[in-house]
Amino acid sequence: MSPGDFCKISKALADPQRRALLEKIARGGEMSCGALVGCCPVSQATVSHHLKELVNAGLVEPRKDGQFRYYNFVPGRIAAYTEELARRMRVPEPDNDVSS
Amino acid sequence: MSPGDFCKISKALADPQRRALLEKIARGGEMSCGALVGCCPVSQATVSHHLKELVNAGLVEPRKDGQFRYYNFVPGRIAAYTEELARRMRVPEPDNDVSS
DNA sequence: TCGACATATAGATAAGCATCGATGTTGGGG
DNA sequence: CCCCAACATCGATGCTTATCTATATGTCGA
Repeated sequence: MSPGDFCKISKALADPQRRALLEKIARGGEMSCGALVGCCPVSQATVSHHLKELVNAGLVEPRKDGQFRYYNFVPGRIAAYTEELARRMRVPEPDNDVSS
Repeated sequence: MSPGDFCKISKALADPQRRALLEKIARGGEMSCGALVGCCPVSQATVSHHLKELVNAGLVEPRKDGQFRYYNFVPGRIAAYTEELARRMRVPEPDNDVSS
């Protein structure tokens, strides 16, 4: 995972409304933009903007169906993020039992 | 972990310079402000500001020693963050093999 | 006590971003 | 063919923030 991707995901998670939308999608399965408007105190334009950011971060994927556009959660993306985080913050054990 | 704390940690991780400082501390053990200045292309004031944010997010802890102030990594904080993230994004399995 | 050093804080500036109303775009139904 | 519904985009606005220089605070050594 590139530093840019890591940064984008962190930023995507940093906004409360956007995180709420992501949780909604993760827990409720694929949802349309209209279904998400109304369960959050923001306008349709803002929901659409947040969904775009979530797609850009790779956290959700859009699926077109007629007039509607459904958004799906991408679980592997979150997993990759947490793994990358753990890897970055790991204190390196200098040289273990391999050569000793 | 409160939603506010979760948000603060996400924000703290979202800035590249701040994340670099955190990694440096995580991997290099406790470090002073002056030691961190010079390994990042930002001024001393900016490093001090970022350290304050990292402390506020609970990711590092300061330790005073004379003129110096050393910053320590708090591994449990990152662990709590990733666990909270996994918990929030978990799709609830409705009712599994228990009743079937 | 005085000066040098480490760090924090103040104040300013520019960029980023969340949000909105209005409008554009696309697809379905009559 | 026309209108409506769903969604995206535009342009503006106010707030947050990353960054700097300059200065304050605190600590050590002489």
